[in-house]
Amino acid sequence: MSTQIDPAQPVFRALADPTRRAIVMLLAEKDLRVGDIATRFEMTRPAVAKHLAVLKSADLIHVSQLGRERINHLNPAALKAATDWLNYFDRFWDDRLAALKSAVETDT
Amino acid sequence: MSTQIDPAQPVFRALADPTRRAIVMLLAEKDLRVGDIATRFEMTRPAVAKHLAVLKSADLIHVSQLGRERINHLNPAALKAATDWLNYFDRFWDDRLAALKSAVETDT
DNA sequence: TTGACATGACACTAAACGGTTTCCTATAAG
DNA sequence: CTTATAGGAAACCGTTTAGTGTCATGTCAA
Repeated sequence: MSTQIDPAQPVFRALADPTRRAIVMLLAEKDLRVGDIATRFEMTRPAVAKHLAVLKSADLIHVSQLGRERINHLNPAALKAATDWLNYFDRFWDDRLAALKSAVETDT
Repeated sequence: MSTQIDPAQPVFRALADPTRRAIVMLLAEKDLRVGDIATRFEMTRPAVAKHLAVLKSADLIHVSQLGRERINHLNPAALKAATDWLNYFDRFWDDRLAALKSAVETDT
């Protein structure tokens, strides 16, 4: 209970914020610097930098330094932890519908 | 900017908390009352009730009242909003199509 | 060298979050 | 009727979060 070793936790935590999901979308199309991202949002650069830090801690983005510039690029593989967790419920999709159906039938 | 119309937002927000994901797991196997869930966590019942409220607001669980009992059952279909969002990145997964694309664009 | 630019690093604030305690209502059971 | 059970609701609290402004630093260009 106390020690939580869920690989999906940092990813879900990072994706919980709409701004961070938008950043992920942006980086999917093009590698960007912090300043580039900041201009696309009504938000200061430090605010964006904090969001990037959260995404980095979830390994969702990697950074490569080029002189004074730091290029952020998406690491889509890190999304797998979240998709794996969600895929677990695929089997309940049909199963639960079947259970509901039989419950309704036995109820009558 | 002000109006947020992302169907995945409430779902991702609900799944960001490890306790709530654990509750979703529990409800996938069995319908449970608030008290039943509370006994499985080191947490008071009102705390669990709050988590359930968040899950409800994301339409992840439905409630049916039976006398004084309120049965919570999972609505796996609501997870689709999150999976849909994540599936968008499938095309970025193994190879860097984005890099190729941007290379082609800058070439022109 | 001087200046502009890109960014990191703080310190700070308001609001949200996760949790508790307490109390109230409604239903089931003895 | 009385009591135990199930749960809703509100008030409260410490911590985290998302944002701001400010400043220091390193690098590119003139």
